[in-house]
Amino acid sequence: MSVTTDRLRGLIETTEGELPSLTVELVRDLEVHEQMSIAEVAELTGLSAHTLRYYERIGLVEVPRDAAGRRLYDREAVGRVVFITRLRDSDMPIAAIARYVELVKQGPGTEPERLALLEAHRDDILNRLRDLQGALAVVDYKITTYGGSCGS
Amino acid sequence: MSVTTDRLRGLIETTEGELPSLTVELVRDLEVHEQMSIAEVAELTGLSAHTLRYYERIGLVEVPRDAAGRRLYDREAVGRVVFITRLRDSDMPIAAIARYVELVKQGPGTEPERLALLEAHRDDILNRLRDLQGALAVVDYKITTYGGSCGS
DNA sequence: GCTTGCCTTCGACCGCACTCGAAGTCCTAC
DNA sequence: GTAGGACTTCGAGTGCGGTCGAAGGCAAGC
Repeated sequence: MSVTTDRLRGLIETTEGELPSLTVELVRDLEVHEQMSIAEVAELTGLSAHTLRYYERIGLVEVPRDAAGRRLYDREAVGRVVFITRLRDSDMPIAAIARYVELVKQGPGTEPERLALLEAHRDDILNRLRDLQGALAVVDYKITTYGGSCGS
Repeated sequence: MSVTTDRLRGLIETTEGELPSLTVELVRDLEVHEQMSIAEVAELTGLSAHTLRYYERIGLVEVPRDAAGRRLYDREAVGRVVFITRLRDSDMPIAAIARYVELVKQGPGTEPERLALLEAHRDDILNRLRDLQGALAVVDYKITTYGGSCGS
């Protein structure tokens, strides 16, 4: 589905059976340099440079600049982008991600709300999984019994 | 997630272990009368009347009318709508659904393409499932180890 | 010193899937 | 016969998440 996920999936699968995969680990495994250009981060994440600028514009990441004003993603910024990508891949709305990031910015004391946000999202994912499994059953049935009207 | 799925989920779960659930069975189990008004179909599927008209407008369903020109959904139309809803719940794009419906309209001979369409969509669903499971692992990890920055 | 090419900002635009509003029609109940 | 409510068509508007283009800056290589 998403390019990012395709790129990261292998890494996840290699750690299966161990702890659930961790963005930080993924970032460590992928080649993250201390300073990355927007093109490199785009290449790394599968997002377009446009999208990366967009994420910054709406406040999801803060990205340091070089002397000439060009973006130089540091390890933290890259980690953030990868994390956001993960959440987007699971259809978390940008607004919710923005809220989460906002809470992180506000610092300690906001953990309960952050946790609540993640738990709500976790429920969304579980529902989505069930939806998809249901739909998969229908499509599979259609495929295996293929005769093919479309109201049946 | 979707209202329709919420309503139908129970029915699916009751048939677990048997054959994969079938739209036609769902339709039989839900109370489908021979003639239903748009309001009744909306109530049944969880779609809005607006959305039902929209689906018809773009050619996804043909709906009979009564003498006064009002929509009177018959069993076939209702089945079609439920099937479409299932596909939409799994994020199949309207355009692909429209293509499928088009093939059904064209009648016999189009089965191979229909099948290919369904199989492609099946692959999409499987990828989506993997994406979601990956994202779930990340979110779960975040929740269980909760300390909370967002690049980690 | 000039071309090449990636970078910058900014605002406008796009595609998807609805969603809504206006204006009018038709049946039912009073 | 008239008020109410659910229906009709049509076209326009909305929200989301990007996506793009224009106009210009800066550094490296020729």
